[in-house]
Amino acid sequence: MEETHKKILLVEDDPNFGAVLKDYLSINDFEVTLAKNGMEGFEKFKKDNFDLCILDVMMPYKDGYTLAREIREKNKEVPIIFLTAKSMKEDVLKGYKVGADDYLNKPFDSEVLLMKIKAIIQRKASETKTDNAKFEFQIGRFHLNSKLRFLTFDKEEPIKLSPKENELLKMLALHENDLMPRELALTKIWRDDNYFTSRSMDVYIAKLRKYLKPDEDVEILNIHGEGFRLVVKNKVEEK
Amino acid sequence: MEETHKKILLVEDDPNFGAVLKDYLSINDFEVTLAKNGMEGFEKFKKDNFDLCILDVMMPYKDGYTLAREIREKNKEVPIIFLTAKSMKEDVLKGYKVGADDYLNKPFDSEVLLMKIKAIIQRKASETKTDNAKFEFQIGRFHLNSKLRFLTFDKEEPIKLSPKENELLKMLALHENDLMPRELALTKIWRDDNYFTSRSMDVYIAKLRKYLKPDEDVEILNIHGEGFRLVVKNKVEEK
DNA sequence: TTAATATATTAACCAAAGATTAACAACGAT
DNA sequence: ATCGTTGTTAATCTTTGGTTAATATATTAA
Repeated sequence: MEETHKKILLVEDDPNFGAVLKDYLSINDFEVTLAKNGMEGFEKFKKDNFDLCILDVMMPYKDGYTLAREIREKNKEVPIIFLTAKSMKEDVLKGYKVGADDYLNKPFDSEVLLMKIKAIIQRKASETKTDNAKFEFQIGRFHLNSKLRFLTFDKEEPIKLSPKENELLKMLALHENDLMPRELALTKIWRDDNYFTSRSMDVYIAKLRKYLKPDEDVEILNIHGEGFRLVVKNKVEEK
Repeated sequence: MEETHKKILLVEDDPNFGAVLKDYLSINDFEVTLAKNGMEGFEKFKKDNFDLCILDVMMPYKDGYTLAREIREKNKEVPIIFLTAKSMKEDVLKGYKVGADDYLNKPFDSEVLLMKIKAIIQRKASETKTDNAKFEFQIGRFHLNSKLRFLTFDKEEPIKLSPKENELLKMLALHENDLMPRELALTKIWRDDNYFTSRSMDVYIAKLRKYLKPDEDVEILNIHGEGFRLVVKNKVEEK
């Protein structure tokens, strides 16, 4: 099989170190885009489709965590590795909360980084299946555009959905008339499954129910202890 | 929500450190099995079904890598985290080669370990969502969807079943026209076989009988001292 | 036939899960 | 500095699910 090179976004403010690392990765068959700071990193991220992001934590203007959060808003899947000079616990924990896939303290061995990269990309590769290609859904008389986060009822003015509302509704729509396990939404959208995220999710279910009220035939049902089910009754054949 | 605790196999030869770590993980809602060496670790691994393995690298007789390789032979999926006192490059690389999911140098911060564990288990959880066990059964004129916990009679409105009702009926259906031993349901569904769970099960049998009343040809019979039998009479061939 | 054991059925009770609204905190955009 | 958006936590209430108790009926062995 023709192996198309994996694309890496490298955000590192130290020009020397950045260049060296970029070269090293390039030699090892990765296609590397280098950004000098968080701002530039985010711009480049939006313009392309990366398989992995490597972010320096300590950067002027916008640090790695902030950048990571922005990236996560756009893309829930892409693996993120943090580079940091200091190894303070708070920083590491913060990184994992933001959804880091790994963490590396500078100075580090480049071969180790390479191994981690390979391990992570391979992991993601095996996960990727039911993925984010689809972003438009017909839900009874509603139409959801999950890219624009618009929910439109018939021909009325679209309602703007918040990121979480949007993801949750999308996840429900992907399982239309079938069980959408609680755990799935929690781990995928909230990235953690505990009492509080679970309560939070309930709040969002309530919000969505309110939005969906205008169509009698659309309902979000609960399956006690399991999850939710988006049902659409009286469904007419779509041409 | 039915939060079933994740099982962790911890293999660590230092008894003090092992006990402390085990306690720490237990407090954080993991079910931990501690093994004192590679040999014991592998035995325990084979006997149970773990969600994660944490292996010390430096152990007498059988080191962590060797154990990891054996574990990988049995199970390609289970995440493995290595603990090591030394952080020599070769070791780290060796770990990743064996298929480690992460690597941690001793001494390490336990909160960091906890974060890593959660991140890794969550990752795996989202991978394993392709659950295609059988969940639909035809029982006379009834149809059971045990995923949605719906029992439908002919074309009427589905009845919602509680988790226990659902599991019990499913178990009966799996043994249709055959003996479903009391003990089986008790150990599988109630996870305990004693006087009270047995009474509880009787209650559920009564509930199911009530649900199944509409179809004359469907009955749950008792086999004294043995168990129950879901019989379907006058069965017509399904095309 | 009777005593002992097993099963049936209904109701009472309690705990866990979910629904809903409101208060609050974080943060970006004026 | 203020405002609007977003998301989390809290408080309260409702629903659901499961066990236990109480009582009645069956079955079996002696």
